[in-house]
Amino acid sequence: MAYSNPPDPKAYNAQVYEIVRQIPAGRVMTYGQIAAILLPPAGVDPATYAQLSPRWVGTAMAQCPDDVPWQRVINSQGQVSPRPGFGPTVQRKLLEQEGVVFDEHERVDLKRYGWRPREPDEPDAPQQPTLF
DNA sequence: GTTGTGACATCGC
DNA sequence: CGCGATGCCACAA
Repeated sequence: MAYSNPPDPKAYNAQVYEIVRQIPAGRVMTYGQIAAILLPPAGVDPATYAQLSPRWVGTAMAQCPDDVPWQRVINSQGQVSPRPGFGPTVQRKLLEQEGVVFDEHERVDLKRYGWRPREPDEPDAPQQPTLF
């Protein structure tokens, strides 16, 4: 396979962590969503960024800082990605503890729990997922 | 210096 | 709906 890295992985990671920190408990965000929110670094082709940014986010999350709720970041399929050494069950458990419900396929309803940061255009009444 | 390996998303069949 | 291929590079052993 092949991975790529942003010009400034550190800065990019910092932005990713910032976004992840803004995710409230009981909500989940996808890598692609985060990647889409973050602006592509200068000198990077938008098309290339579109394809590679998700991996950059994944790589950034792989660093797993202690102050970042990595558990609330899942893939676009609404499923938790298996982390080496921890097992997917742990993440599911953590999310369930926050009120996130998994279906039979171990997937999360992004329509309900998928959260996006308050955009300037949108009022701060994102969604009211019926917890419980 | 070479080899292998990395929390993803999207399109096509 | 599931599986496979493609996008691209840096770091560690």
